[in-house]
Amino acid sequence: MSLRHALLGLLSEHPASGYDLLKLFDTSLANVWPATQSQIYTELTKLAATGLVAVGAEGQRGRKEYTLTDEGLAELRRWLTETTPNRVARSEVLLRVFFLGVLPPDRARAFLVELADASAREYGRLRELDESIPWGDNGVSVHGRIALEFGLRFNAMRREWAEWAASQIR
Amino acid sequence: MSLRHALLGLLSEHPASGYDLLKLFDTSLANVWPATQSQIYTELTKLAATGLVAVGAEGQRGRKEYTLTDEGLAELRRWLTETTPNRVARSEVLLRVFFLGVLPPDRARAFLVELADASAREYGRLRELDESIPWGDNGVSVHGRIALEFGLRFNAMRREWAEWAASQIR
DNA sequence: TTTCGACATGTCACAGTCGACATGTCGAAA
DNA sequence: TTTCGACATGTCGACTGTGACATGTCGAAA
Repeated sequence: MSLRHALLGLLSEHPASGYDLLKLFDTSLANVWPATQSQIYTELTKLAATGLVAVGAEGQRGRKEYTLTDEGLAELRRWLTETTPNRVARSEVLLRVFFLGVLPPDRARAFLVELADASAREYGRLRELDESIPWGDNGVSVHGRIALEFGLRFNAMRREWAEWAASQIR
Repeated sequence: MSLRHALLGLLSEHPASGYDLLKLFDTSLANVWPATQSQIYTELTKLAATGLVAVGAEGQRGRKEYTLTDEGLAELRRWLTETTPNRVARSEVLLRVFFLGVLPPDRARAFLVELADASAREYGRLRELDESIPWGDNGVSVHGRIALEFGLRFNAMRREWAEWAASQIR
């Protein structure tokens, strides 16, 4: 149940509404733990019911601001320290690479070349994002910077690998 | 619906029973597209009902051998060439890194060091696997080798990143 | 001859995810 | 003053994925 903890984590930085959180999921968490609007609102209601977050009074346009409670922070810390991350990682891209053998070589090569290009584009996008963020030196930003660096390195690695892979097909 | 295509892909190599496929999911596809026994058997039944695979007569101990049909191969090729891979990749490990800021620095550093170690172990495991497989030069093996190379590079990258990340926390 | 592990298939309930639908407010620009 | 886009929340049905349960066969070793 990582969605729950992703919400607690985001709320540990600032109080936020469901709408604010939705935008965060669409930007900073998009490549880490995507979530839909319906999931977020539903989970927030459950979280409030169990006391891990507190709801403020309704503001403009029905806005509800959620704040992490002490119990919520404790649960977030417990998750980080006492549970081991689920290491399953599904990758549809890699699954396709496995079965590229059923395609004629030029088609298979084209798939890998496109993947290399997409990785290069994503690398560029993250590089710009990185440069546009005024990284402070508070705790939160340090970890955000570290996660972004992962994206940068991942895409650089994937590009090189896809180029090498394309060269292996003859 | 990638499980369906993973099954078609595996069957494009050899005919197999549900049990055989289960073992393949637990070994070669474990880090790419994990699936449980119940999912596999259920999907195989559906696949047979839609004619993408054909079922042989029941063998020893109720064994049913599934074979890819021409329609199944066509569907596999269609999936590879006419649909774009879903690029969403959930990573619980990366999600945790995002929120390491709520932990004391030494705890956060320990998390990253453990991740670097796990990556190094996984790298070693894949290296052994790589060396134990007699890679032929038929089409299928080429792609399996390429996918394995991804795992190798990914773990090497992740190890370096985690070590760097640990050094960033002060 | 019994027992045990590998072989082999199937069902069920529950949790998680997704996309669509439904509804309404507010401020700014046309 | 209307219209439009951003703000804002909520529900529902369908599908996917997980783990437990249920059942049975076969061959080899104890």
